[in-house]
Amino acid sequence: MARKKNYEDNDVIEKATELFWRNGYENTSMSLLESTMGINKFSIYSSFGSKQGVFLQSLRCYRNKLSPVVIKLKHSNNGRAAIKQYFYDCLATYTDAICSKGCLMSNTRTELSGHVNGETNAEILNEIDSFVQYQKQLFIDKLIFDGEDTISATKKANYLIIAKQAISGASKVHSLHEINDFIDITFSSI
Amino acid sequence: MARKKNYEDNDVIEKATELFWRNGYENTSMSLLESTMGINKFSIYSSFGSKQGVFLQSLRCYRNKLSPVVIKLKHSNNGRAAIKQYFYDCLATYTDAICSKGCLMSNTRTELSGHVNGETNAEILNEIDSFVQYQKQLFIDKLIFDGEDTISATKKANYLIIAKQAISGASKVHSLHEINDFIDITFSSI
DNA sequence: CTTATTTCTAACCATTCGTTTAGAAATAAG
DNA sequence: CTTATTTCTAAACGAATGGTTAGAAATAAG
Repeated sequence: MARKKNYEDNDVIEKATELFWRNGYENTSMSLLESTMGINKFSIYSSFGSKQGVFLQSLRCYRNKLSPVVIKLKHSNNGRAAIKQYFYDCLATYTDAICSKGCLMSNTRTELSGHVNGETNAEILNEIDSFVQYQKQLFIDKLIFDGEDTISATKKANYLIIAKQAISGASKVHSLHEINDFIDITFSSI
Repeated sequence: MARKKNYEDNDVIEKATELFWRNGYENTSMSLLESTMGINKFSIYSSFGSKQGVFLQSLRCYRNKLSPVVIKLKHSNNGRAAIKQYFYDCLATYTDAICSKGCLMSNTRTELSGHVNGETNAEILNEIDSFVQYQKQLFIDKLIFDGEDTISATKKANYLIIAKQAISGASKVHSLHEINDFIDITFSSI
């Protein structure tokens, strides 16, 4: 018995995700969110509570975008080769027509870690950490699948987690040629 | 024929450097600079012109802090081993009593690249790029010293530049144990 | 001591930030 | 049509941002 919303939460979060991805968390203002999402502040706050609320939804939207690539890795029938392909698949998602935006989760982790207001952003960082941990376990499984023992698989997974984060950062600064050099040598050593 | 300043530029820049290093560029406000540098805004602006001016001086201060480690690499009598030692030396500078701050230049590059106001920060990014380029050439020289040919030395230098940036980022998020795994495997492949 | 010049303090500037709110517009239920 | 409820517009909130400025305090030169 009231007026109806004239927008879908999923639609506007999709646009917010793209914006956060391109600009980062702090550098995305509520006014910019207003114009990009196409709804005004009242609607944003009544639907998502706060800027952080919008961002948390955007993080989930980003995980959905990524999930086909993750599932492809999970269901693959080889180890190292599948992980290397996963690196290339992720790199492809980082880059759009205009420029490379890196990985939203890696970007956010480097942006927010080290900020003093740790309590405020704890929920965001937990969400990201859980994905990183999931990814690491996937790497371990695949390396064990390739015949590695648990100890060396874990050590190599630590290496790969950091290498993958490096690709996100490097994609925004270095040429594709340099990044391909990086991926090549990364997988020549494990 | 006038009053004398009661502070040394070098002294206050030293404090500003520490602050920028810990907090990042955007997250360091002029008020915070005031209290940390121990002089007020008027003095800051009359000595350094702008917030960006303070930061540029801080970048040079940071390069000075780093220079013994760089010189040690430059004058070393071996190749790969010296680069690996350089990685450990740099990692040591990233960490103080409280926490790991990463590399000020890497931090700044990831913070400012991707921001739309590219023109404003161009001077800062140029300063950083020049150091990265210098570092890359040093890596190439050391690899050639170790008997590598120019082409493969360049490819491996691309790899090392990205790996070193990764260490800066990882030092703020990952455990020392994970980072040691990363450095170990990084140098096992080149 | 007087004067010219510089550094200091402290208040102030416009702008932007994330967030809130009063009231108009819309709509389903009675 | 009336009424209760929700969504909308648009203005405003206090706090914080980078940057400026008027005038007092200090000091070297004459």
